[in-house]
Amino acid sequence: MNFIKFAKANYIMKRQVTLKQIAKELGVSIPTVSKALRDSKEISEETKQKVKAFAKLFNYRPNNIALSLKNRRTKTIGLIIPEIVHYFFSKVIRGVEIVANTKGYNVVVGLSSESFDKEVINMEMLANGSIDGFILSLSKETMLNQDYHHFIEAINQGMPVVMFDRVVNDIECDKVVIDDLEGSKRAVQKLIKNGAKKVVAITTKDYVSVGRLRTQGYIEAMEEHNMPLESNLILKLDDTIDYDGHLDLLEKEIGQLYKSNKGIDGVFAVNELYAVTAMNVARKMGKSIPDDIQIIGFTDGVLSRHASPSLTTINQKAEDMGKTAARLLIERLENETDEEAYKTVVLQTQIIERDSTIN
Amino acid sequence: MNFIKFAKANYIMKRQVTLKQIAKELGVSIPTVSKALRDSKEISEETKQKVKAFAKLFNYRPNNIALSLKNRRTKTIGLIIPEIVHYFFSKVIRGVEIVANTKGYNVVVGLSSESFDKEVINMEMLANGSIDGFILSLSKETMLNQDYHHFIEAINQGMPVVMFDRVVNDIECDKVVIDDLEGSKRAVQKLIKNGAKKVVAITTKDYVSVGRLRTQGYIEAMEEHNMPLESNLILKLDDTIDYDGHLDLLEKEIGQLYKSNKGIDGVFAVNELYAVTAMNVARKMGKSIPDDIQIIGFTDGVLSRHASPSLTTINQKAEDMGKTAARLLIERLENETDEEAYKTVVLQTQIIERDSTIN
DNA sequence: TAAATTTGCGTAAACGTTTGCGTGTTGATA
DNA sequence: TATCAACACGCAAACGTTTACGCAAATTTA
Repeated sequence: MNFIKFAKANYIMKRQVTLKQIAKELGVSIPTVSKALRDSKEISEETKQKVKAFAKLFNYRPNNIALSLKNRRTKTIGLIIPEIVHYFFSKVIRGVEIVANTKGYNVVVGLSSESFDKEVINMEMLANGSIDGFILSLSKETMLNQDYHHFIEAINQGMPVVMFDRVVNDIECDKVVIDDLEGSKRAVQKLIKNGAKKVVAITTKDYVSVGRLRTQGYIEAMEEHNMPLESNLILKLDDTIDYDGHLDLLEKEIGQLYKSNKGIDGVFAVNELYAVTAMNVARKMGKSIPDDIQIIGFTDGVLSRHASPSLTTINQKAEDMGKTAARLLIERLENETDEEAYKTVVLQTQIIERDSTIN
Repeated sequence: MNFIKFAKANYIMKRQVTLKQIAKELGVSIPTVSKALRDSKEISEETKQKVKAFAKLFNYRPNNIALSLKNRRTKTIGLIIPEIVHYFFSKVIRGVEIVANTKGYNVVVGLSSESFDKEVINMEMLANGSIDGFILSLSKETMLNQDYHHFIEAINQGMPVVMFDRVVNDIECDKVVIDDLEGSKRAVQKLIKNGAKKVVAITTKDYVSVGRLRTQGYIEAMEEHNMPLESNLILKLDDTIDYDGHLDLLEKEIGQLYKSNKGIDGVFAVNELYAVTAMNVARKMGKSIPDDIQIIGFTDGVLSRHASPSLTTINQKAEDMGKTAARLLIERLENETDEEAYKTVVLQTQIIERDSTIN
């Protein structure tokens, strides 16, 4: 068995061993090795043993790229998200990863950084055979632009796409969203039932679909309870601004809101950052939470949990979203059948009661 | 140009167009098409024009998988991290992504979820030709087990590995870390200079390398200032427990610490969660921050920034780490030359002063 | 013992590229 | 008009697999 020593020295320090190398060392053909390893009955027991032993010794693993080329599928999912340093999106990634991995898929992550161009570039980088399908959430710029050609192209090329959270209705593909309208409606209803007389909404400008829906939920709840619907009770922030990096700006905006509307005793915020900042500003103004002002925010993240007092929030079901999106995509990838019949899964939210409301 | 119509209807709705298809439609050979697109001077201007026009019309993109197979490199980086819903790690990912993308690389993310087995499985899923190199941070379980065979195997197979943050010194590869010892030392020194007389450390058990170093920094600072070094001033928490999901446990531990050590006026915590919880517990006990107790935590994340009062922290340089790791890896991938000469880059920390200390 | 079957392996083709080399046609040169 | 270079293209091989098929040799059957 001299060749083993030789080969060992030669190969273990370098590169994966291939079928070709095994075949050569064992004096058989490449297909014989392949079949032996896959336990084909075309191959004699003796040869199988020999091949398997050798393969094990040299830790043979089939080259994934070659398999991808042959099978015309990579078992890889492309995940395009607007931002990664973000509780919601990182939880989505985790959900996708978990489901993908259990089904033997890998996940390659592309960051659009809320930019249209980067979204396009990232998708182009991946759509050339590197992945089997996309899971994505639109960047803010794309929502503004309303230019969806890159999605349409991908879909036309037979690449399945699943959109989550920030979706575009006109495009035919699977989608996963939460019931933003119902969720925020229930949140505002809760504030009102808890006795709030003057409830404000801190939200984003309307081009963000989820922002619009959440604002709508606020409005409907207010109307149902015959609460006055004044436009200055709704603070629409421009969320192309990175408030996380310029907290003072956000604080100023919210401070203004409080000052120009005396007697606010309920705050509904469409995200964590707005909610926790609303709380901090209120406290700096000497208000007590939840006695003077009750606050509910969207998205149950670290901020809400670790604020003091902790924030009552609406659970955005991030991990569920990731899992559901991954399941939808993989199902479509593996079932050649039933073309069309795109699904939109709507996840129901729930309110997580903490200390920023009276319970 | 009838074929165009035909082909259009046939192809644009399905799959990427290939060299083969272009060749067939244009009545030339595959190599001719390939060379024409790459502007080879072997090909006549006329043919080039024709081919290029056709390729553009059908939006030809070279199949990445085929290229990977041919070139024996995938231009993909495997990134293995212990946890993704985590400020530090998601910032590292962002750093890696940014550098990778500008250099034409993709990033596939594997989650070990702090588990040894998942770390191994994830690496095996990727090491079969899917990626060109690894960037990784050890899972807690791996640090406990001290079983590093999967790293060694990868390296022996000629796969470059870059470790960051949680590294293992014995393994020969590039590394990126921060100066944990110096960073925590300076933090504790700051507390002392600010007048703290009784400083405690809230840290992890010693098997986490960074935890050990940060504890050491505390000890050295205390010794240098001739402060009493009592073992009950150091709270070593078992961080295999998910305190983030069981905040009450953490609060209880820290509450105990305060109660059994009257007069604590300085807290050094090795992570954000410990720091912000230490602050919340103190406030619940009626202490005022920073007047009664000053607090400094490691890792500058969302929690620190949005806590009230905001937390003074040590910047862990997450994004820099990711960028540096990516640069080291890509450099090694692209420079066949100078084998060996593994580098360890040590990033310097800085203290970010906020409102949990007297400034 | 000849024919028919089974066994065990190899050949060829395919996935989509790129690249070195060979070759027929053109035009220029002697 | 014969010779040669330049031109423009095709062929073959390679990356690492898998699979249908072909074909000898060994074994069974008549």
